Amino acid sequence: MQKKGRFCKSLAFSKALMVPMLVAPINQFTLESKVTQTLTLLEKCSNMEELKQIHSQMFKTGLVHDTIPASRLLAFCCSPDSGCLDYARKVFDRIQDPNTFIWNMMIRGFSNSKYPEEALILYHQMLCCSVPHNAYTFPFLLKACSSLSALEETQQIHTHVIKRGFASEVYSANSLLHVYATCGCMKFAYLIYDQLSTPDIVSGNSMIDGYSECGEMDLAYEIFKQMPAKNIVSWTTMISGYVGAGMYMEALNLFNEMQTLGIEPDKVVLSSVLSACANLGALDQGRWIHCYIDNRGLQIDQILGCALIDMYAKCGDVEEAVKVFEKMKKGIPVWTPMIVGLAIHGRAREALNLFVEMLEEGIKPNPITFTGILTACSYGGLVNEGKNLFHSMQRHHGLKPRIEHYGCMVHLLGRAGFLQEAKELIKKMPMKPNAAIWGALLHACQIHRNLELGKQIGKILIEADPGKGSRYIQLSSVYARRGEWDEAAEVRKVMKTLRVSKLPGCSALYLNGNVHEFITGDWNHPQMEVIYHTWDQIAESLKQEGYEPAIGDLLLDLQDEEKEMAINQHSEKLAITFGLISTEPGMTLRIVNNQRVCQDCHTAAKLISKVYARKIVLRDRNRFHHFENGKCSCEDYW
DNA sequence: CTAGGGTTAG
Repeated sequence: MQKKGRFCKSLAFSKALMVPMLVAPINQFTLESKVTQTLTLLEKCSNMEELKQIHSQMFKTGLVHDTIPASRLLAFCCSPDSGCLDYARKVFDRIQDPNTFIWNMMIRGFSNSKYPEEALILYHQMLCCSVPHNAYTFPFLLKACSSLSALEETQQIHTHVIKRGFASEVYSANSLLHVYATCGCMKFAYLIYDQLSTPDIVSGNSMIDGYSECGEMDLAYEIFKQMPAKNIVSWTTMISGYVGAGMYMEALNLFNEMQTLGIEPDKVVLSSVLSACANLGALDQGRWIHCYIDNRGLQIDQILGCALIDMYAKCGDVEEAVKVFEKMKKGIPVWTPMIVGLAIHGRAREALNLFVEMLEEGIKPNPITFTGILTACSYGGLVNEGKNLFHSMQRHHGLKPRIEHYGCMVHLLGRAGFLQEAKELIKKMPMKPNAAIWGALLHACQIHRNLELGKQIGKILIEADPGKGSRYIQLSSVYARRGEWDEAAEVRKVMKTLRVSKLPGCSALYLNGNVHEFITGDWNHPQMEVIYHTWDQIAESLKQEGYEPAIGDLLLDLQDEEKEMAINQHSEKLAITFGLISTEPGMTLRIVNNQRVCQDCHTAAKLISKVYARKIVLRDRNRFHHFENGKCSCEDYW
C-alpha cells in the first residue's frame, strides 16, 4: 500500500520525461560513476526543466535516496533565482529522516522566499523530529524572523539559542542582534552586542543600522567611531543612516572622510551619496560621482541609475538626467525616476510621452510611476489626462490608488479650481485623509481665494497635524487675507502656547563647489550689509518695472512698511542678491529653498530674470521654478 | 550561515 503510494508520487516527478531531452542520460556503470555523473549534472543545471529531467534519472538510478545527490537537488530547488520551492517541498517531504543540513536548507529556502512564515513552521517540525541544530540553523531561521519582523518568535528562538549553546557563536548572535535591530528593539540588540566577548564588524554594522532606524544618529555614530575595524559596509551603513535621517551634510562629510582614508567607494555607497547630493541640490558633488563611476568603469545597475537620474533632476540639470536615461535605455531602463524628474520641472508633456513610450515598451508602471505622472499632470494643468490616468491605474494596471495618489488628485483638481470636486474626492476616498491631503486642499483654497472653505479646512488640518508650525501659519494667513486680524493673531497665540515652531526659511546657493546658506531674517553672512544694500537697489529697479511687494498674505497685524521689511528678509531674495553680485553677468543662478516659495519672492524672481537678464533655477520644497525673461516655468501656480 | 543601496503626493 505504502509502496504503491510512493510509486504514484514518483510518477508526478517524471512528467518531465515527456519533454525533449535537455540533459544527456546517465550511463549506467558503477554506483560511484553514477553519483559523480549526477552531481556533475546537478552542478551544471541551470533551470527547473533540466532539474526535473535529472530528477527523473535519479529515480531510475535509485539515487533519489542517496543523501548527497538528494541534497544537491534540493539545494537547486531552494535557490532563490532559478529554483522552485513547491518542488523542493515535495522532494523534501519524501526524504526519510532528513539530516540537519537538509532541514537548514529548507529553512533557508523559505526564509528567502515570499513566505518566510513557512520557515518558522519548518523549524517547529524540525524541533518535533528532534533533529540536532548546528551553527547554520539559527542564521537562516532568524532571517525569516527579520523579514517578518516577528519579534515574539525571535524572543522564543533567542531562548533556544541560549539553551543549545549558540549564544556566543558570532553568526547566530549577529543574526539575533540584527533581528532585534531591525525590529527597533535596541535594548535587546545592545544586550547581545554587549555580551559578545568580541563583537565583530557585522555586529557593529547591525548596531549602526538599528540606531539609525530609530533616529538615534548620535548613538549610531558612537558605535561607528568606536569600532576597531570598519569595512565598506560600516561606512555605507553610517552614511545611508545619515541620509535616512535627513542629515545630508553629515553624509557627504563622512563620505569625504572615507575617501581621505583611501577606502574605495563601491556602487552601494555611491548610490547613498548620490541621494544625499540630490537632497542637497549639490550638483558639483553629484557630477563628480558620475565621473568617478565612469572612470572606474562601475556597472550602472538599476538602483545606481535611478540614483543618478534623480540626482541630476533634483539638482536642476534635467538635460543631463535625460542623457543618463537615454544611455541606459537599451540596457537597464529606468523610466520612473525620469518621469518624476520631468514632472518636478513642470515638463508635463514630455513626462506623459515618456509614460506612453514606457507602456509601449511593455514596462509595467509601479505606484511611484503614477505619483510621478499624476504630479506631472497637476503641474501642467492636464486635468482630464490626470483623471484618466488615475482611473486607468486600477482598471488597466491593477494598482490600487494609495493615499499619495489621492493627494496628487486633490492637488490636480485644486490647482485647476475644482475645489468642490477635490472635496468630494476626499470624502469618497477609501482611507482616512492625512495632513498632506488637507494641506493640498487648503493651498488650493488660498490660491483660488475660497477663504470660507479655507477656514474650515485649516482647522481640520491643524487637528490632523498639530505639531507642525507651517499648518498654523497656513490657517493664520487665511484669516489675514480676510482681514480677520484677531483670529489670525489667535492662531499664532495657540502656536506659541503649544510651543510649536516653524522651520526657518533657508536658501542655499551653490557657487564653484561652495555652499552659501541664507536663513530668513538672519544677518550672519559676512557680506550681509552689502546684500541688503544691493537688494534695496534691486527692489527700486523692479518697482520701475511695476513690482509691488505682495504683502497681502502676511499674517501679522503689522504696518505695511514692517511687512515689506519682513518679506525683504526672505532667504530666497538674499540668495538671489548674493548670486547677482558674486557671479559674472548672464550666469545661471541655482538656488535650493527648503519651503514653498512665497508669492512675493516668485514675482521678484520673475522680474529679476528679465531686468538682469539672468536665468534663475529655484528649487523649492516641492518643485522647480525656472525663471527666464520675466516668466516662470510653473506658470504661476505652485 | 550574519551586516550596506535608489525613485513616493503637498
